[in-house]
Amino acid sequence: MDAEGVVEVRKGPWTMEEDLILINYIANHGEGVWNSLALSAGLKRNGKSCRLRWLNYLHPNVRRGNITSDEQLLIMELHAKWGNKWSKIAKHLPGRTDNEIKNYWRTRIQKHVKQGHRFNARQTSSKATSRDRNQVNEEAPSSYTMDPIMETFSPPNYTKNLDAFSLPLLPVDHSNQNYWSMEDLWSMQLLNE
DNA sequence: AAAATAAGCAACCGCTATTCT
DNA sequence: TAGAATAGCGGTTGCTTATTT
Repeated sequence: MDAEGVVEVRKGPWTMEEDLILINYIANHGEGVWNSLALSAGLKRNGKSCRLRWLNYLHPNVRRGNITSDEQLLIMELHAKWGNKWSKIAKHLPGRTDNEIKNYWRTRIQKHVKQGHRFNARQTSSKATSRDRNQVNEEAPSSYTMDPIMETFSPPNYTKNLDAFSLPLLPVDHSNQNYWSMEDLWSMQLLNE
């Protein structure tokens, strides 16, 4: 804290004001060295946090809204090919971030894959706590790669088996998840100029 | 209607790779 | 060339919201 002469560093969810500061600063100065950017912009955040916020949420190219069925298919194909190489996968989905794809995979796809796995194995239906959810990977050997999946879905059948997953496409509209839309922020930013 | 549980997601952490001095 | 600083990645956490009991 300040009392110790250490600059206070904010953590946790970003406020609208912080977002505007970051957008405004980058609009005027461009992206740069994130630590000094945070400092110059007057944000009490570390550079890492600013970079993440910018790349995952504020960047104008970030595509909001639900993953389409085409995107879902692509994610599954690429994950089958490369495993958890989220940033690599994200490069093939314009406007989608590695974080978004990772979350999507873990929350929407993985459970179906694992269920399929289980049904094949022994048809269990144990409930998992949220903590269990986070430890699912630990069941898998050292690192969770495409291999366990490939055991169940070999490449030629991989996409064909999409139907078997019965993944609900576009089930939830989370475009307003963060209280204000990016359109709002950008129009505010334009007004500020 | 309330409590418990599950799901979804933003953001953090720790580590490695790359770049700079 | 070595060490420091920065960028990037993947795993994980914790909060909020939705669903179920």
